[in-house]
Amino acid sequence: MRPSDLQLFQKTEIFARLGEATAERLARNCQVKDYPKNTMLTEQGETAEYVHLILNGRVALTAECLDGSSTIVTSFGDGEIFVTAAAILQQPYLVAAKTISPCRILLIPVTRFRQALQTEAALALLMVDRLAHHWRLLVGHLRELKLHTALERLASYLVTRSPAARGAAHFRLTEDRRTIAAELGMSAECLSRSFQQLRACGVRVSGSRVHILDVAQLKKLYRPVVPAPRHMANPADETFERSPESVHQQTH
Amino acid sequence: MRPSDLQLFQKTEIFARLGEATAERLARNCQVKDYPKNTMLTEQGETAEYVHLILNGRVALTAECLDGSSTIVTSFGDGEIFVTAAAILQQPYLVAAKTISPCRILLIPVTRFRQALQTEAALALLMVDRLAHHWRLLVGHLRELKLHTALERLASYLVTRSPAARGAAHFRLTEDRRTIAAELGMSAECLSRSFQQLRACGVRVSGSRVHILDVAQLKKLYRPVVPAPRHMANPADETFERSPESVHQQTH
DNA sequence: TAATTCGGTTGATATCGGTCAATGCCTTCT
DNA sequence: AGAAGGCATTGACCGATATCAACCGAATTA
Repeated sequence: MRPSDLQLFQKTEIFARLGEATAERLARNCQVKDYPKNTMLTEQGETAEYVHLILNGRVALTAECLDGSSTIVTSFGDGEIFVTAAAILQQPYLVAAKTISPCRILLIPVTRFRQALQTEAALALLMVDRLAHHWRLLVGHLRELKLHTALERLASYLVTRSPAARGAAHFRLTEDRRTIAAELGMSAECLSRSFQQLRACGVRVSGSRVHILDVAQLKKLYRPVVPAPRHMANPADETFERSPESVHQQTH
Repeated sequence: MRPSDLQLFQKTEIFARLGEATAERLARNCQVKDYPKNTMLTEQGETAEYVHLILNGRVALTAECLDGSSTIVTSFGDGEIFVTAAAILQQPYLVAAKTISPCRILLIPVTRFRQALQTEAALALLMVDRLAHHWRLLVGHLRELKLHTALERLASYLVTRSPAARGAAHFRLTEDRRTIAAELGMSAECLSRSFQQLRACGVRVSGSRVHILDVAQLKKLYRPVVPAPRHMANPADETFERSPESVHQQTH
């Protein structure tokens, strides 16, 4: 672990929420490895050996079929940990992990991770938070896939990547077409055609460069879900009363 | 909370893992409600008010679109808790929850749940476990949807519901066609046609009764993913060393 | 410079699955 | 029993997207 790695590590949410001492101990002596783009990090069906913390780069979780076809289930970027579910449950990976950019990754041995989960309340709470986020990520993907057309999914993708929320925006795509297509659940050809269709909505692409004339217009196309119209006040604020005998608890 | 409710509650995983005292305190004075089939429990965009524990029945999380179309993202059955992610993150629901059978549900106020999460390590660990499971559930759904045809998804659905893993099997479907179709991400018509196609594979359906001549044959059709061919031994069993100063940790 | 390769685009065609409408079947109500 | 409503099925049709093949342009190599 080089000084630059430590610096990256310290910027992560995991570090901030665990506190320096615990985070340091979790990462102590861990391997840090560089991987070129398109490297398989783990294979479907393998047992989890490490929890991966992305110091730098982007990793996709890919599902594969017996017939060779594969698709991207979701992807993670800087500062994120994966595939924690398999590590937590000690079950074989449901999906493979593949780098979709050059990556630098911190490898935390599963046994250590699982042990820390038991003893460090902060880590358990952090994982609850992360897993809740990851859950919502997948819920979002499922909704997109089931409810929106390829064109709409691309529009959504561009909007989320756009630096500006309204008006004009220009930015660069970080992934190649095939990867974007796989993430959005369509073929590369369909992606290309969708880009063409979006020209009518003021979207210009050339290579990795994207220029959007009006982000708000794109959003309209995308038909986003209803954004929290009504909010009910919390009626019963019954709290959880902690009692002394809760320390010795019988399990089952 | 009636005696029969307590009995149901005591059979749940949450009760077993929390221990009697903590579980009892979490559920104390909570409302328990009956809902008929097809009741909306929560709406998309609302702020979480209760964590729902299903004592009995089945609940689907449905995503809706501005144009009125909707689909089932996933569903939960007896003993499961939802929609914990929104409660944990204190963010509006991404999906709505609807009963797809008559349900009896225990309602735990969010504030109490969140408080217990902080103070009860067992609950945090339980949630980590549950969320990890739920994550894998969604990963499975995404894989199905992206990689398999409607016919294959139905085959998979039948196989998972079949009491026998090989040979002949007969059982009953617990949900109506429209619900099954929504869960599998297809129209009711497509589901009906898929059932017809499966006759060629030795599947007979009549109302809710299903008779499968050979479950193994259905599995072949479904082209399941590679089932953990290689298993690597855990090389580094570096453990997490707990040190005394880890108690006072600085958060950010 | 020519050849090659690779990623991306474009076109033609096929297929899967959705929609709409009609029908059938089962249940319930009168 | 007859009528009515709800759910499932079936058929006709269509649209979205995949697939296959050809082509293009930029970068790389001979």
